[in-house]
Amino acid sequence: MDSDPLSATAYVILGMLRRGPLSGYEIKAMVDNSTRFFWAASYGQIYPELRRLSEAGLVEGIDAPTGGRRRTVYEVTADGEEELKAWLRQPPETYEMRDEGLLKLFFAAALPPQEAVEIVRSMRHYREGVNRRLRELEPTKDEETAAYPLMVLRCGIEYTDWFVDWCKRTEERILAAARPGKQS
Amino acid sequence: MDSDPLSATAYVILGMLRRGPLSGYEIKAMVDNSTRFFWAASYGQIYPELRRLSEAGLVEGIDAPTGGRRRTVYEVTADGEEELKAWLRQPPETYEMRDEGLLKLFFAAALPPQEAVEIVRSMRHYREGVNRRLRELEPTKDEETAAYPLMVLRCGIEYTDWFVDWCKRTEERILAAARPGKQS
DNA sequence: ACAGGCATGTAAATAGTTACATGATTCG
DNA sequence: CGAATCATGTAACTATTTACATGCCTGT
Repeated sequence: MDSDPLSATAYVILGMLRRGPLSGYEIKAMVDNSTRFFWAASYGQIYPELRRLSEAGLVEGIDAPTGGRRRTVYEVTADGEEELKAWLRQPPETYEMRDEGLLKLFFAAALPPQEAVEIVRSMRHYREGVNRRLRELEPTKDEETAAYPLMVLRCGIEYTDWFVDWCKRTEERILAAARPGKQS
Repeated sequence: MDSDPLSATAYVILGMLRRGPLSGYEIKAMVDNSTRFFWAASYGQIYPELRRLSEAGLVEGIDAPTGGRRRTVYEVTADGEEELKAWLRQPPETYEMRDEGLLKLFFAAALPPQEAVEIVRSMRHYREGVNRRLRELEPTKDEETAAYPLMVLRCGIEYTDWFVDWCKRTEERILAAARPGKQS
């Protein structure tokens, strides 16, 4: 009865729709200011996936034009809800990180310390930017209706706080090692 | 004169080769117990990339059979070294994270708290495992010859320490919110 | 003899991004 | 009117993983 396993994008969609009907465009917008930091989705994934979910009976599309502009909003069906819960009950499998800054730092012995420290500074600037954006998002969530999204958001804030701090300490350490006049 | 920009895998190879000649197989093994946690590479990337780098004159392959078993080790050329340094001087661009645990937690309102907390427990177990493996790696590096790889390794240890702690606190919070008898 | 590790490589599948095409609506 | 935004979708590209094929060498 059940066909191929669903993609992760499928569950992002089911999860987003659970709180109310949304168009593909709105799903994309929601992803972009919430899960994007640990799970992104592009139109190229969302629209084909909505079609598949619809064919599998896990969501239902409803015509909801705005004026003369065609628009379809989707709702999760009972089957879709069950599918989402079944997925949530499975232990998570994907934990990936691709950090070009850490990769460069790993090979930084090829540069003098004054240049190596620039790598860590770049890493810090990036995390500081993310931190700011996450903190701006924080007041838009309220504890009552979105407790879990708020936990996840605070995880991101704490994470970037920690990372910025690590960068500062690492910058210090690189410069301290350089000062005695040891040319790397 | 210079052709297409090199892939990130190309720089992983150049960086690994900088400390001495290695075969493709050895590069893969090195990646697997060092950069893998923030930058992986598979045979399907390494071998074709070695060929391209060789054709571009950035590495040089040397026949180095072990007995009758064919084997090629590669060395970085002067051009390759310059290419690596030029890349290291560019600010890093890729900072990606895909964490299925955070995604599930984000949607955890679909489950009762007793099941939601299991998501965080899984996340914690995973990071605890990574933390253990990283700590095992630590004594194999010595400060003198591998200062930057050691910094990166300690970053991983600190990161997983922080994450495990966040999980513990979050588990507590979910259970505390459940105890007053609020059925989510 | 055979298992496991060393060693090189490719084919196919999967995932994901980017860029584009199309067209309507709203706001200044 | 023009720009931005709403809205849907696809094609092409890039990246990456997985699985497999091949074959030698070492230790039991």
